[in-house]
Amino acid sequence: MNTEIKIEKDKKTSKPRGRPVAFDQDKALENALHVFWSRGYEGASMSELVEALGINKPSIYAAFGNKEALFQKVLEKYISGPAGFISKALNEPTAKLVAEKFLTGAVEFFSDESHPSGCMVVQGALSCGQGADFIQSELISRRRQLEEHIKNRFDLAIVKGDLPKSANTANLAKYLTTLHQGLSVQATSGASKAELLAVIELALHNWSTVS
Amino acid sequence: MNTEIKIEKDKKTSKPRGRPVAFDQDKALENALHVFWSRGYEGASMSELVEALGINKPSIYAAFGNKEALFQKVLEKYISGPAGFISKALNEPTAKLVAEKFLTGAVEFFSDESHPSGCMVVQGALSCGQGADFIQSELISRRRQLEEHIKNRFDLAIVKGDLPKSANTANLAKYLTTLHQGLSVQATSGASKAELLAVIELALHNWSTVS
DNA sequence: CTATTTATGTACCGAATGGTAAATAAATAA
DNA sequence: TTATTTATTTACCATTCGGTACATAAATAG
Repeated sequence: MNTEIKIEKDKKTSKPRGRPVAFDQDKALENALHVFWSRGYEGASMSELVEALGINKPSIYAAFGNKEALFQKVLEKYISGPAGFISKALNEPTAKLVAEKFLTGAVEFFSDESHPSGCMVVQGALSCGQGADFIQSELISRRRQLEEHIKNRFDLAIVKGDLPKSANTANLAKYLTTLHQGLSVQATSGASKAELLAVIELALHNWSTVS
Repeated sequence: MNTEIKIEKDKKTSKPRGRPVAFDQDKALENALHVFWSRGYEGASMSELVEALGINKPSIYAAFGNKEALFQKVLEKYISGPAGFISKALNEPTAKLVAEKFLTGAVEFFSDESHPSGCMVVQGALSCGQGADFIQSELISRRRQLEEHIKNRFDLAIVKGDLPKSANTANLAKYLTTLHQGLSVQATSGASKAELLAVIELALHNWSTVS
């Protein structure tokens, strides 16, 4: 009833009431990220997550809700964290530099051995059982969002004059995300960084031809 | 003990001994293909398969072994059947035509609504739980095989003279399969045929630039 | 101190998973 | 006919799945 009032009250003043949480939530999310990233949503079992987080199951549920909610939180952490190179790429001054940075950044990222290979948004639930439909849609939507962001950036490039007015920005964006997704598959299939770099060199070679 | 001798005996002569199989094995595999293709290896449950095949579970196990063996048989059927357009593409007379046919064939195939979208070899087990490691490796190996086939075809093109000796055939092959895999992801994410065609038009536009 | 609140650990839940034992049905062989 | 062989059906198995009830531990409030 009056929980809202209580929450208002202890902004920073009073210490929380009951037994304190005994683990670092952010660290826990990072560990969960590693599991979901390498195994996908369905491939990651709760028991595996329990082991990786070092927390008992009821504490996970108390802190994050359920498996689906945990995945969503991990997903946001992934996008704003490890996958943050994408935003940086979009801030490059010209369309050509955006494309270059986006693809080279992806290659660097996908083949970085300090974390699971490939893109979590691609591998998370490409195909899945009935129970994961919602997560699948969510990931599809995230991929679309990225495509939209790139298209918007290219629309801006037309305004700024570093992309011809005749350029089809939607097609260019889809071209880049298609490569991005293909690179992710290649990376998780064992392709080396050098191989992936060669691929995007071919793909970028014709940027002037194409736009 | 002497089963081998028996098998030798009834090549075509005597009718099989016991109760006859009551279902069309090939039709069953085709139904199983549909399930695995749309749900992936782990996403497809045995109960779903039982329903789709219209056969009771023990009969499936008697006929095909287990879930893994069934998937393998389905996979071979997929590669030699629906995915047969790839072999045809490789038989085109020039490297450029091979590339064109390979990509346009993939787009046609991935967006054909008479069967599940995308490529089963890509979506089958991109990420998975511990139990599907073997299938995952199998699919990775199949993707590599395709890449190898394309490379070999391009090596031949160098000999035949329709590809310059300076061309890096391995890189070209990886470029094409990366696009192929990206197109598969896009198709299962709802991209239209027209959109995919626009993507490969961009990708092919620079073939002369690149090879 | 006691009362209250919140988090933890143990032990468990029903449902779904892949897989099978055992009885029965349908064919051929003799 | 009877014996043998193979396939089908029903009913079940152990394990794992995601998720939780419940008792207890650790903090603050009074």
